[in-house]
Amino acid sequence: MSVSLEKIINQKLADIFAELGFNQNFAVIKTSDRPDLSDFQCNGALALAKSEHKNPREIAAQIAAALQQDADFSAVSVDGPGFINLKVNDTLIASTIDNISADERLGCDKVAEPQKIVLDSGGPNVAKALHVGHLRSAVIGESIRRIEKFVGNDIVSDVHFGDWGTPMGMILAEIIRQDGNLSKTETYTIEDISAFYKRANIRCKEDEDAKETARKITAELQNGNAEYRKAWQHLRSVSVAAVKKNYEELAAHFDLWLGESDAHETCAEIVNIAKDKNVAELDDGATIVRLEETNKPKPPVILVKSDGGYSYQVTDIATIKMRVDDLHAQEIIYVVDKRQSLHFEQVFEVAEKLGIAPNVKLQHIGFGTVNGADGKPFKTRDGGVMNLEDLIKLSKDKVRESMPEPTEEYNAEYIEKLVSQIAIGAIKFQDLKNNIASGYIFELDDFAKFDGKTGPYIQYAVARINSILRKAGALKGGNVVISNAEERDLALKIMQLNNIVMRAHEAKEPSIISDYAYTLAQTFSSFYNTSPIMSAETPQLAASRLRLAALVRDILTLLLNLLGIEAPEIMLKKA
RNA sequence: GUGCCCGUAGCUCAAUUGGAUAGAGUGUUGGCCUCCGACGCCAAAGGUUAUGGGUUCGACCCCCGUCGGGCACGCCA
Repeated sequence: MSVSLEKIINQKLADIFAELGFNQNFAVIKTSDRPDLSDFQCNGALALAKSEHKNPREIAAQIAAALQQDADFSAVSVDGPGFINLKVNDTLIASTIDNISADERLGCDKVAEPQKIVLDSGGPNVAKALHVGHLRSAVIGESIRRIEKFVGNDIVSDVHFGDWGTPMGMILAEIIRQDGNLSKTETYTIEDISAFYKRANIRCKEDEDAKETARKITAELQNGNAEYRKAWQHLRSVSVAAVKKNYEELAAHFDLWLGESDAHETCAEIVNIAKDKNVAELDDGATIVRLEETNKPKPPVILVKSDGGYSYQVTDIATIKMRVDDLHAQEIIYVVDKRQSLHFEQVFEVAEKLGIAPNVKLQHIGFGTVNGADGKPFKTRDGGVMNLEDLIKLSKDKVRESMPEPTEEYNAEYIEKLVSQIAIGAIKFQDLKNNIASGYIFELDDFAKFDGKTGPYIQYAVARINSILRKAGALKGGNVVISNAEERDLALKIMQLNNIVMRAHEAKEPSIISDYAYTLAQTFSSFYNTSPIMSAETPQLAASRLRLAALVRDILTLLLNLLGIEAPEIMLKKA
C-alpha cells in the first residue's frame, strides 16, 4: 500500500468516476487553493461538464454524494461553479505522517522506467576563469543531477569543456608572438595563460591579420600539428585543474571531463554522414546544412568553416552521436544560457536529419542571465565580469562578520567550515529560488542579510530542530496525533513532498523544490512558535511533536541536498 | 528587418499550465524573548496582472492589435 494520501484519494475518486461512467483522467485531486474550505480539491466536474453536456455542479454533486459515504473524509462539499472540496479525517492524516516517517524515501516515488540521461552543464573554457555566468549553469545543473538521481534515473554529467575553438589558436599565437616559439609554454600557470588570452582577445578585436593567424593555428592544431598539440595539452590541463577547484567549492559534480576536442574525430564522421544523406552542400567554401524554413527563417548550420576548421555546431552534433553511441543516452539535457536557444534548435534538427539520435529526447534548459541593477548582464564596477571566486569570497566575508570569536568548543577551523556552508548556501539558494528561464537581478547586498526567503533561513530551521532533538536526549518520537491547527497545517504541508519532487523532476525546475523548502520551514516556524514540544501537555503529545520535528528536519535536509546545499548541524551567531 | 522571450504590490519574484478571494520576500508601520536557538513569529498597509479588444460557465495564463523592454539572427564559442 502506498504511503501517499494523495494517491489513496485519487484511487477512491477513480473508482467513483468509473462507477458513474466518467472519464477517469479527471479523477485527480490537488492541494486546496482554499485552505479555509478544504484540504484537497477536485476540479474534475468542471472539466467533465463539456463532454458530458451537463451542469458541472450536478456532476460534482453526484461524485460528492459517493465520497460522503467514505469515513476517511470529515467533510465533502460542492462549492462555486463545481469544485469538490474534501476535508480529511485527522486520524488518517496522522497515520499518513507516521508512514512517511517510517519510509526511508520519506514517501517519495521513483520513476516507473529509469532513463539513461546525459547532462551537459558547466561549459567552462580554457584560460578563462569562471564568472557569474558560469554560476547558474553549475548550480542548476547540479540540482537537476541530484533530482534525477533521486527519482531513480541514471544520470551522467559532462562538463563539456570549451577547448577546441579559435581561442586556442589565439593563445598559441600570442605566446609565439612573445616568446618566438612554444618552448616555454609548459612553464606557464593558469594566471599566465589567462593573461595571454586577455591580450590575444584585445589584439584579435583590433587586428584582422592577428585574427587570421589565430584561425590558421587553430585549424593546424585541429589537424594534428604535433607542436601545437603538445602546447595545447598543457593549456588544457592547467585550465581543468583551476576550474575543478572552483566547481568543488560549489559542490558541483561532474562525472565526465570531456571537451569539444574529444568530439574531433566524430566531426569527420558527421560530415560524411551529411554528405551521404545528401543534406550537406558547399557554400562560400564552407560545408553547410540548410534547414527547412517553415514558419520562421533559420540560418544554415555550418559544419566545416571555409578555413577547414570545424564549427562549434558540428562539434555539438558529433557530441550527441558520441553520447548516444558510447554512453547509450536516452535523454540529453543541456543546461545552457537561453541565448543559445536557436543554436540548439538547429543542432537538434540536424541530429534528426542525420538520424544519429533516434528516439533520444534532446532538450535545452535555457536559463536567464544574472543581471545588475540596470537589468543588463552583471558587470563589476570597472566594467568587467565578476569572477566566481571573488563572488564567493565576498559572500564569505559577509558571513564571517556575523560569526562569534573561536572558542575551545568551536575552533577557527570549525567556524570557517560553517562560513563556507552558509555563504555557498546563500549564493545557491539565491540562484535556485528563481525560475530557470527568468533572469534575476543580482544584489551584492543580499549577501549581507540572511533573513526571509534565503538559504540560511532554511539552514537555520534545520539547526534549530537539531538543537531541540539534542535536548530531547533519550525522549523518542511517537505516533503522531493532531491536536491543533498548526500541527494539522504542518502535516498537510509535509504530505506534499512527493508531489513536489515529481513536479520538479518533470519540469526540470529546482525552484519548485526551493519554494517548497521555504514554505515548509515557514510552516514549521509557526508550529514551533505555538506548540511547545518538550513541555507539551502530555507525553504522547510531546512524542508526536518530536516526531513531526524530526521528520521536518529530515525533509528539509533532503530538499537542501537536492538543491546542492549543505545543512549544517548547528549555526553560530555573534552574541 | 525577421524570429523568440518578457511586462504582476515601491523593489525582487511566485501563481501546480484555463479554476474559487492573484501569493511570498524585501521595504514601511505596529506587536511578541522569565519559556525548546528572535538568522524567528504575529498583524496592518500596499494590485484595474502594461494597454485595447476577442474566445467561454470561468483568463495573469489562449487568440488579435497597440505601447514598452530584453535577446538572437552563416564561418566567435
